[in-house]
Amino acid sequence: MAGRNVTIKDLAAELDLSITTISRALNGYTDVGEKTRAKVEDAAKRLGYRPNRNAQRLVLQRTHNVAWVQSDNELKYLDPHFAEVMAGVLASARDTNYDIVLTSHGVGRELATYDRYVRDNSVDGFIVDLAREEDGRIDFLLESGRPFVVHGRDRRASQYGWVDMDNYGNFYRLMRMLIANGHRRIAFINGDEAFNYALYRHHAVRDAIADAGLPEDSVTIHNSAHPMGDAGFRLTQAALADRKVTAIIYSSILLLMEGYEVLAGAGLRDGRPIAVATMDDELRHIDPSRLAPRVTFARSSLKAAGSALIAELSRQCDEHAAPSGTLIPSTFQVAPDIDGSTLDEPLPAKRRTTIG
Amino acid sequence: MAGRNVTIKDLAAELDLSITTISRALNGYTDVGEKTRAKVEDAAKRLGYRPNRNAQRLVLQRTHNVAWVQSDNELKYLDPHFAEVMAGVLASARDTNYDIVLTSHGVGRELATYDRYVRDNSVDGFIVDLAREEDGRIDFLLESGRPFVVHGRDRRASQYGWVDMDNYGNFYRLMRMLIANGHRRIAFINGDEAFNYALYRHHAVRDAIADAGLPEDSVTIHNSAHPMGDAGFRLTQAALADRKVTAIIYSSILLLMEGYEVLAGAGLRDGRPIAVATMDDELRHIDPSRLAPRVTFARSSLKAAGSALIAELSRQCDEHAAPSGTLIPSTFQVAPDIDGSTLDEPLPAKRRTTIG
DNA sequence: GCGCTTTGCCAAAACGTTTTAGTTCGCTAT
DNA sequence: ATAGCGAACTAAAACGTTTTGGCAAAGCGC
Repeated sequence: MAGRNVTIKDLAAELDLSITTISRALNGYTDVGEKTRAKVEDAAKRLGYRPNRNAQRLVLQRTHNVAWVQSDNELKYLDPHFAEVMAGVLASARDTNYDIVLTSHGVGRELATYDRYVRDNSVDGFIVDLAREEDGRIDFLLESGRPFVVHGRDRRASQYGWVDMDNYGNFYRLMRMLIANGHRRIAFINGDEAFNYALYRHHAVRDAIADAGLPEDSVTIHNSAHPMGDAGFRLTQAALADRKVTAIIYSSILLLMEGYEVLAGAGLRDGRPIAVATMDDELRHIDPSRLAPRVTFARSSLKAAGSALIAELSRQCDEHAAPSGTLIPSTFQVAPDIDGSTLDEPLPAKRRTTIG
Repeated sequence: MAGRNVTIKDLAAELDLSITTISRALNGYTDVGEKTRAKVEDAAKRLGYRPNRNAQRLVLQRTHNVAWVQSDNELKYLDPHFAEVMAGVLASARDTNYDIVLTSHGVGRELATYDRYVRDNSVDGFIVDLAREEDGRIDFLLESGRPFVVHGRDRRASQYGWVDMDNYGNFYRLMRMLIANGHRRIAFINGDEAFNYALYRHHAVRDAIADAGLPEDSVTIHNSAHPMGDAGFRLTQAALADRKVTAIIYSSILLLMEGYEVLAGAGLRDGRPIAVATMDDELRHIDPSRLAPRVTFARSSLKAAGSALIAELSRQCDEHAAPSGTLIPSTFQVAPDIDGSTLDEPLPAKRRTTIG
């Protein structure tokens, strides 16, 4: 049953050849005769030979494993965004012949978990999800010299491989659009600003207000540490409690959907419905079609980001390429009653180099 | 930077001992002197020694890796249920020192993917999620003799390790309760019956009707192949189109929530609100509190199921225990206007041994 | 002082590959 | 003939562990 797998030695014995020849035949070396190679390949197929991966890993010093260390202890972020990114990662990993090693770390043992993987040679590289400012994981991995790629960015983005969407640019554009449409009091329902994606969105919103010459309090910020549960419901209520608010900009379609009932019952402000904008991917099990006509979407594919993460890692590991960054493009879909023409204008020069 | 990791040889050189002694000291053998062991442990810590896992795996023929092969090509099931189970798996894997190797298989390559892992020695065992009837994965793994554990069951459950909730019993009980409360026309909104959890729920519903002596058409079945998107919305509409329906029983809280709007606007039937029952876990990012008073819940922890999956696998791999099944308990929470007393009655004897 | 046991250590083999540094054989050019 | 060369193959080392089967020295009973 469980029976020992067939090894290169079995093939050698079967064909009365040396294991060297078997290995070289299977690995495409040119110093193997045509007939011999054919025989070897035939026997390998016939006996169901698969090289023992642990032996290969040992001698090649390459595992074709990538570590994904879940960065939260309570597993709060096993959320639809995670699933979507992982879908992209898995699809791409399959194509490039990598396996994903998934772990969560115990409380207070985040870096210890990375350290273990670095030290025990069980992976070739790392995927770091949800970049934070002052991110100890990035410090550690830069120090370790191991290949890694970050989903998101921080200040030192030039030093490592990353994949990100244009959080800053998208939110700057959405804000400019709302302002151009006459909104002077805007609520921003953001995610947890411990993560850079949310932090940079905040910066963009703040800058857009400043650049338009509007007072700082033209925007009210509402943060949700946990983008799940009833946060969207509560924060939408809180936002609309300010009677002057005429537009809401959400950091996630989940928050928006949670707040949808409140929004639907809110009536007109300044004689028109509340303007709603949000940034997100098309999440696989979320159907925003009922909201669609009212909502302005900025979208960026998280699945594409997942694929790009593996692509970057494979570039670093297989081709020894220098780390590089990849910006996943976004598309805008403007609600019919909104003038979206400002979205096509370039960002002000001073903003263009801002990351995030 | 990337620098070679410290090996057992480095320790041996440092302490002027043989690698045998280092290995035995670190692995708790009794034939090494107290002082020597202390010195070895100190040096190991000081130099940051971690045994090379690939070398260990090669010689021990044990990887401490478990494969999770995503069983859908379109990644439809990277859904909240998956996340919840995975959370349990990861937490438990961490404690028992296993790593999860996560893959998705290309179209038509499901068994080939399992086969690869069996042949190339990269995992000790497998987790099979979402058992199906005539499940080729189970056939293959039984044949291979490798340890594995199934989330869910099929007919041959006695032959392998599994973890499951009492799908059959729970739905039988929910149906009996609805019937006892006078409902004579019940809509059942089920998941994809290609999966046994849904199939067995269907059997339970059918049997409960038959055992109560009611006509077959007392229940109408609505299936959703994809438990995400607008299925819950559409199927709830379809169910309520039958004006005689006075109760709906959902197979997932996601379906229920998607249909909630329809349900809320449906008004009374037979002078009372439509009775709603559902079976699910408490999903991390789903907040059913708004629905709670109206809905009768049966709940079973998917996270506990995830933990149990690893526990079973570890029992098989580490303790060479025979495969065994684990039933995750369920709890019922009955809506206030419903008489739930029948839930405590035992199932009819002839039903008690039915699986699922 | 002699045998016997215990204590503490180690050389070498093994796990299954890849790779280095050959060797052997036949052919060609001289 | 023979040096040189290419084609086809291989023995042995290496990767970093664990484990088997020792061996030497110390301790002990007599």
